[in-house]
Amino acid sequence: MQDLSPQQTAQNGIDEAIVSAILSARIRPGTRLSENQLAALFDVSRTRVREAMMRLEARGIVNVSPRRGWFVVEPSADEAMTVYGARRVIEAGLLRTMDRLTETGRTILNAHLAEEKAAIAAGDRQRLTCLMGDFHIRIAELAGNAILVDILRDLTARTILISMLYQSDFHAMQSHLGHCRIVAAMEAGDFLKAASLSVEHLDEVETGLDLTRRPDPLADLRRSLSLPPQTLASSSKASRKAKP
Amino acid sequence: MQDLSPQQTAQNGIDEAIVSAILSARIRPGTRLSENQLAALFDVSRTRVREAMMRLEARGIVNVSPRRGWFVVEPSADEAMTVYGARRVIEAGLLRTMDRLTETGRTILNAHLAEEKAAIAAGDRQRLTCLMGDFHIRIAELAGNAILVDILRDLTARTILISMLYQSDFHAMQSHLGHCRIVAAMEAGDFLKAASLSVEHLDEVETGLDLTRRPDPLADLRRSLSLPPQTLASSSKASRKAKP
DNA sequence: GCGACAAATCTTGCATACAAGGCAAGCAAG
DNA sequence: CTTGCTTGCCTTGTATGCAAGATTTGTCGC
Repeated sequence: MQDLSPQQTAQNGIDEAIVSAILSARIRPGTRLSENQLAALFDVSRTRVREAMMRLEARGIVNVSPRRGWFVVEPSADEAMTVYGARRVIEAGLLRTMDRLTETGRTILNAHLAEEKAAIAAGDRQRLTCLMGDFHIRIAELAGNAILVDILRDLTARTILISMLYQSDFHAMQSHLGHCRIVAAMEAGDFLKAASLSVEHLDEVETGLDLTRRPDPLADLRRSLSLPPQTLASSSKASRKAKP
Repeated sequence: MQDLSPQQTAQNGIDEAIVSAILSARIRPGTRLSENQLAALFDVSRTRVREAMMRLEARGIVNVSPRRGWFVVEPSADEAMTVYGARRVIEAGLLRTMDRLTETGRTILNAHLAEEKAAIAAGDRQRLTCLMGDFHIRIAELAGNAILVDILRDLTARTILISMLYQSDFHAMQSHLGHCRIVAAMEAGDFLKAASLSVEHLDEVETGLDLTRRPDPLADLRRSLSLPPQTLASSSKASRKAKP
């Protein structure tokens, strides 16, 4: 099954290290990924870092500004909507093709929901972000289509970046309840309902975004000339590097 | 719209040249893609060829056998089924989200169907292969989701490679009629029907494959010697050396 | 004739070196 | 104090060189 997955075939772990870091919300969108620094971190030459970047670029995870550097993508509002649209299509389509939930599948999903609940109780936001994305990947894994799993993994990565940009409040409990409802429908064997619940769930999350908020500090600066209600401006300072 | 498309962002045209060649069935699965030869062809150094290969690898178009070379993927029977499964999910899901067909959309689709018909009449098999794949991409373009367009483009490339491996007969007219039915349903505004027709259509094509056929390792040689294609009877003796 | 071994040749893997361009700090002039 | 320029550092872009492995071919021994 994993042979179908081109990403897993990648020799070095640089790709997956970065994707995994995004999936667990450990890297912010727009983060600069210096070839030299990564080369030093992974103890390889720039060549291999560059190759990893090329692969990630093709996956829509990073992009390059010529002679300036590699950056984790900062999806625009339009792109964000496109990502959610793609996820709605794929996830609903996926659920509609499923017709039964195996016993192990039930176990996996319930274990996942339990983990979500535990993370909520613990208030571990980073872990929660990771779990919230993983839920949808779990479902794709149950469907057994490795290609769709890979696609959804990358879309989930982008989704997490989008949340970091546009999600002011993290309605964790709301999402968790959405997941619970989907699992309930699946356990009841009503996959059509699960599909429409999934669409509703994604709609809900998308609606919860503040897509008017501009990610780039340039527009932010322009706006602050006229009106100053930008409180998260400190986040742009966080990306400045401290050199000794 | 094309800004959302990471593939189009790729600087050099090597990637798209190869994908385009696959989409028009000009390269067979398993074709060796020598770094040196490509570098000479495009008049660049191996470095840039290698970068293009890395991107294509991430897209599931080529794979590398260490120290042996780069090859256009030869999807296994399992992978073939996975690809068709993914396409069913995405295309049906896509059609189900559409609710109306614009006038220009109608024009585009009908123009496409006319092109298909013309190619059938002309017996231009290569062009036909290209058009057959393009049809599904056109629909995705109408839906307006650039991410799904890119995904479907790559899946279509793999589909074409699959056809070249496993499709003994090219039921062009059958596929064309399938497309016509889908468009008819769309024009009638019945997108649910279009979705199920799309699933049926893909099922039909998948069923038309001979997935028991093992890829013929001598296919290239056979073709360049203008020998008849492999038959089931000759496949068992395929390992015997050709006698002068 | 036939099989095995060995060397030659081709392939990618990877690192390094250098070139070109962007950015920022510093400096000079108004 | 501001503005414009210049210089220098730091980034990626690209090529090239060498190493390691796989395949093929040629040769030797039987």
